[in-house]
Amino acid sequence: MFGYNAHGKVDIMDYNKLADLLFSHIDKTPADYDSVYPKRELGEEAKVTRFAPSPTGFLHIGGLFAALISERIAHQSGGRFILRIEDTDKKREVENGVERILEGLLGFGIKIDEGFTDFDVQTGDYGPYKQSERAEIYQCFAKELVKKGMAYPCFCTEDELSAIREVQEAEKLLPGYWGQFAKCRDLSFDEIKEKINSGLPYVLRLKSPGSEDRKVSFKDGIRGKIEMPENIVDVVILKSDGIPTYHFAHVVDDYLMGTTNVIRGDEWISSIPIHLQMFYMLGLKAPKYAHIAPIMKEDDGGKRKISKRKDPEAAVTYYDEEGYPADGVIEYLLNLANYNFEDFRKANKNAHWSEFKLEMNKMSNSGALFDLVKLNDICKNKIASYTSEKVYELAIEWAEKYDKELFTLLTRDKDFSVAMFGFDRNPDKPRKDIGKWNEVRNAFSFMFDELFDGKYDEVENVSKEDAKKMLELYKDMYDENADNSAWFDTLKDLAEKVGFAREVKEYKKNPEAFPGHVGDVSNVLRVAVTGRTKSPDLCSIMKTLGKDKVIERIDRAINALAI
RNA sequence: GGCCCAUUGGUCAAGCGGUCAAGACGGCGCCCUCUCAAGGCGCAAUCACGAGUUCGAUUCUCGUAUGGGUCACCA
Repeated sequence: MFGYNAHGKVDIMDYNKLADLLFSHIDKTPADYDSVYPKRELGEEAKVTRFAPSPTGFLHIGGLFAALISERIAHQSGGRFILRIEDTDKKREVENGVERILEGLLGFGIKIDEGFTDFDVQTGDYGPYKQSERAEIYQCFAKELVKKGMAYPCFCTEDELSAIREVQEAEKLLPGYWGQFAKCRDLSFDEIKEKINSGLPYVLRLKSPGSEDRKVSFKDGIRGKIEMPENIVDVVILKSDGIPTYHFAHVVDDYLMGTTNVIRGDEWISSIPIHLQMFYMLGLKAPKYAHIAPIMKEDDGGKRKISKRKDPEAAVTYYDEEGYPADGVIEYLLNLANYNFEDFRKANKNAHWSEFKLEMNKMSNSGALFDLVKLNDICKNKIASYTSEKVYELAIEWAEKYDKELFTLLTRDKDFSVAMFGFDRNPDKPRKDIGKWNEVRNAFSFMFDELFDGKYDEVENVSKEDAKKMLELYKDMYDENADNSAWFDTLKDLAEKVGFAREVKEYKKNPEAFPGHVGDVSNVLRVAVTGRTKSPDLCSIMKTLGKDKVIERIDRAINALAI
């Protein structure tokens, strides 16, 4: 019985025998899996996408970006979004790796339909969704390749491999295991059997039918048509531990799981010829690809990919710790993905981001610098769009995790805190001073005696004596029930009493006639109550604080001024 | 180095042969205003370079430069 090698020539090697030698424990064929994992019944437009990270640490902002794009593409088309775990490299694997990825994704509101949908939960009919649990599936496909003479065991050692590399470097040849360098390609059955029997470790390599002077071309969903030389390297498909490399796992999994669109980082673009070749050799249809540009970071005036090691903001946990609202981060990312997201946001002030129609061909194909300033702006607007109650809920949720003291203060009196978050929160032009929850403490420190340090900003144009006089007078005029305009009228009266202008305009017309104006007077009161010259609407602050507290603060300020 | 990809203001970017080259963030200024934050109005700031093609190039072609990615039993 003879087999055929990749070149179609009759070979003395019996590939079936080799396949059985290598994979005696595998009795299934790829066809068997076709019935285990039948074709999905989804609409024609429905896209099946996946996010396939390896559990090597925290979720990267670039990973979140890729996951978001994939999730959008799936869900906007009525398709499915899968989370698959690529844990084929046990050396790099990290404890709780899967949990950390899930935490990140779920925390940002990414909805997963299939695969790891929640902690310790795998859902879906195409599992397992963890590659380490799929070993025999890959081996089955690998066996098939061996049967067809398209894959072979390679016993080369690391030293031999690096020797090859040295020669190739010296002669400026394409590096890799190919052509005349692929020593193990032509091993006879007996040689292989002998090596295996003597316990030599080996990997399984693809017998690449590629030719250097042929091109493959494919259409990338983001970049358009790309043409590259065919792969000629006999890449490793199964490592010596029987676990597949990324390339092979990708091909097998995405075929079996019915992935229609592979969306991943553009670092994969150069592996496309390998992947396409594998699909071809296995007789499978390749999915559509889209490669997204990495998120970059400014570095010494240059750009570089944002890095897990160097940049704290690379980790998705950073945004949680800082207290950026999750929706703000997602909207920033969406903004980076499609320039017209901001038009959508302008036109639909309160719509959820999932209502935005993301378009693949609007994605930029060069990496964008991550802009924390812009993120902050988006988050400010996001928070400004929330009701006081929602701000309260989100703020305490954050504080509970990262600022226990603030948490107890905020939850001590919910109505008080909600009222506080309501300062200037009128729907037409809400206050926009908080971009992330860790700014709450400072923004509202004057609302809590525990945070109020009793330091006073200086008020320009007003002497200590005048200030003291104003405060003393004000104590008698203060009506805690006055509405905003009555409250302000009182201040005008006070201004008049101490010889200050009732109106700012009046003062501006004739600055010599007055030592200052109502604005200065109100600032004296503001500093007495809050310690600062800058604050949200003072009237609201005073009302929320309550008369006793306000009087207490005024007395305290008078004492401070007396010193 | 080979192979891919990219290059419009400080940043994100629109643009698809003829535009005073959008918009957003940031910056600056003015207005509004009890202080801020907002809001309104305005200003400054961009087509990497060199050849072509064309009546006309930011747009098309080719080079150059610069930047990025990739060349593992890592993904």
